[in-house]
Amino acid sequence: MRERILTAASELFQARGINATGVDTIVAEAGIAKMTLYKHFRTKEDLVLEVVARRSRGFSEWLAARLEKSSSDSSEKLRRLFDYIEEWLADPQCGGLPFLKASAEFPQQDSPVYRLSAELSREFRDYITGLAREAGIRTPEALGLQLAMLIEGAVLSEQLSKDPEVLEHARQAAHILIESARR
Amino acid sequence: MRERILTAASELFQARGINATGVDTIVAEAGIAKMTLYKHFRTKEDLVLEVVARRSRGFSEWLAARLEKSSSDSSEKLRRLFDYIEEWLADPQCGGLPFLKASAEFPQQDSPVYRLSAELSREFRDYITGLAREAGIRTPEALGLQLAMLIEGAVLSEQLSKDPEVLEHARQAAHILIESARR
DNA sequence: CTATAAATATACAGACTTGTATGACTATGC
DNA sequence: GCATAGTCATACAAGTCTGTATATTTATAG
Repeated sequence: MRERILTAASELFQARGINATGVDTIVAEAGIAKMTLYKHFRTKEDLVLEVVARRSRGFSEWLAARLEKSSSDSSEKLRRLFDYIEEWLADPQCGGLPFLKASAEFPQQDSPVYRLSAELSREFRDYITGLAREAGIRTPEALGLQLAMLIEGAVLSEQLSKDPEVLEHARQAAHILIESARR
Repeated sequence: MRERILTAASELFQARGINATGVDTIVAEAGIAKMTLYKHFRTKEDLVLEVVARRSRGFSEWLAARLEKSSSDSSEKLRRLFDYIEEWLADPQCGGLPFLKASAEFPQQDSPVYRLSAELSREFRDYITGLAREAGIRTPEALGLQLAMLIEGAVLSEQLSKDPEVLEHARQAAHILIESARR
């Protein structure tokens, strides 16, 4: 039941935006009664927090699994990062990086959604930094941050322009930054 | 009058988000009557479109003027890009790249706001590409896109983490990409 | 001074928002 | 068979949203 609510909310938030999606719409899409939603989630904000956290960590886990499965070499993982970002973006309902969209809709720093977004952004950056560290980069924090920024920019640019060149040049930039950090 | 409305709306959209800001709040902040707003703008969407376009082009013009004033050498301009991005971000009410926030709040591709955001994103990228071209880079489209992505990611990361290292490492990444494109 | 235009306050319509209250229905465990 | 817990539909409260209607006041131009 919780799952059905979270799935419906996730799809609607992605398609229409969070603030533009009413509780009634979520309820209708999930095919449940409104009371059921409010028995599983105290407020809409609680639901938003859980959806954003799930989508964000879901992406990180998907990426980690994809990297793990394809190659055991740590350096190779770093190099393949943008191949899997591209694969993920090809899914028409991937919806971009959840914590970026959420922070844009909740820009007030004392908002719980904003704070969660900041935390998820940090988690994502730390994950990339971890990859850089395993690959033996001497300055993993620097490269991790740089690649994370590049990924964020690439995802946004790709969503806004649908130009296949975007990912191609992002990958190229990543390779240059990795190569530069390696020596 | 128009100016006062646009200024008030701009500040409120930046502080609270677009969808979260009602027309009544804009009217109160501008200190005018609601009818006055609706005589200058047919709908709230029209107002949103004008605010987003103004903020975005305002930033581009500010950046261009800053680059023009500080240095006449085209290569130097490219190198100094992130110095001025940093200066702009230091302003507590800069509010990030307007077209990114707007596209996050209006994700539907047939929405006028989304379409405008895509256009502004393209304009911004083209401006950076122009800088690269003037600087004699052989592949200005590639570098322009890469730097634009990096800027977008850097602005978002900086807004979410307030870590001074973000801009430092973004600048470093930009220098590496420029150097690599130059040879 | 007067005529025209713009800005004002107040009120309102109608739709939408989150969250709750109520009572009936259904499925599971014993 | 029966109790308990979860889900259901419906209605509602109280507030907000965009946009309009109306009538009054202010400011500008000739």
